[in-house]
Amino acid sequence: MLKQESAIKLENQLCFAVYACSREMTRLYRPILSKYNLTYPQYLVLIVLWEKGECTVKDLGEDLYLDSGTLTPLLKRMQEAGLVVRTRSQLDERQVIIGLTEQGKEMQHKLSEIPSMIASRCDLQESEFHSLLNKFQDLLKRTSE
Amino acid sequence: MLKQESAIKLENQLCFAVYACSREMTRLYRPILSKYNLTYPQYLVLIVLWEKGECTVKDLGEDLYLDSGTLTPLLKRMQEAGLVVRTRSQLDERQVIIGLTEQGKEMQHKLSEIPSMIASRCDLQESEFHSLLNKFQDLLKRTSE
DNA sequence: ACAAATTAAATTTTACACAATTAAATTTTA
DNA sequence: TAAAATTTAATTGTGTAAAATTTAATTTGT
Repeated sequence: MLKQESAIKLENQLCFAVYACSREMTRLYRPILSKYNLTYPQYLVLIVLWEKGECTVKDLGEDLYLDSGTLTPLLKRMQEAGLVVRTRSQLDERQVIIGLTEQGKEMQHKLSEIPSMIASRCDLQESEFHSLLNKFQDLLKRTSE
Repeated sequence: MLKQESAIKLENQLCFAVYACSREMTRLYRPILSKYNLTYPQYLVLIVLWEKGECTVKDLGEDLYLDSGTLTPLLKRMQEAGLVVRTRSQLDERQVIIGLTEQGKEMQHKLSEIPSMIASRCDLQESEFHSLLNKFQDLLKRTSE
């Protein structure tokens, strides 16, 4: 392991870099997403739903590492905006199924320009992309057990 | 640049990984910091102040990538907890100088065990640490111009 | 079958995070 | 040097985050 003092600096720098990176990333998305009245977490919900069709609040929470205290009000706002529908499951009435409206589905190709806009903004090549993604996914695995 | 479809997936995965990583990181700190009644951003404020002695709200904001809307209430809470003092500069009364109390200074060695606890929790070796840090700092530079 | 345990979502509370606005003080410039 | 521009914090409003509690429904063990 590292010596005590250099460990303190390095470790703080690493955790801070991740923290600041995350906020800079969402700051990058904000002006683009605000044209569609979306926030970054709401955009992530759409991405999951485009992939899965529909799922429960719990499923969404597991995919996005978010709990119901965050998701419930967020999903209600998305319902008010006409993007999703929230219906209680017939089979298990504790579950709330989140599905896309037509408008929510249409967003998929309206928003298809976004990834390339962000990628060019970061000036990342394919190889760097993969390398970064591996690093982050590895760290994510380590930190979330 | 990447083909449109694979770009969408990759890019979403990268941004999502950054976002989830950041929350998992602070989740790692939370149980440790809560023993000292600190949050992760408050801990970062202490780290900056231990290094700098004292500085303005603006300085803190530049170091931490946070604005006054976040820092003002956060610093007021830290003042109430007896960790910092907020005094308006005599030279330029627009500026508020943030300094450490004795209690705030004492926290430095009380909290010195934290970095190694986190490092071992992530199971990172020194070389990995440096590699990760480089990647993230590079990405941070790209995204924040 | 039915009480106990578990599960799922909602609610409540506290604390960031940030855009936009406001207010006050300092600098610049005509 | 006085008006205009800039700078610095504070305030306001909206939207996450997440722990803790509550409520309701399902599952399990006897």
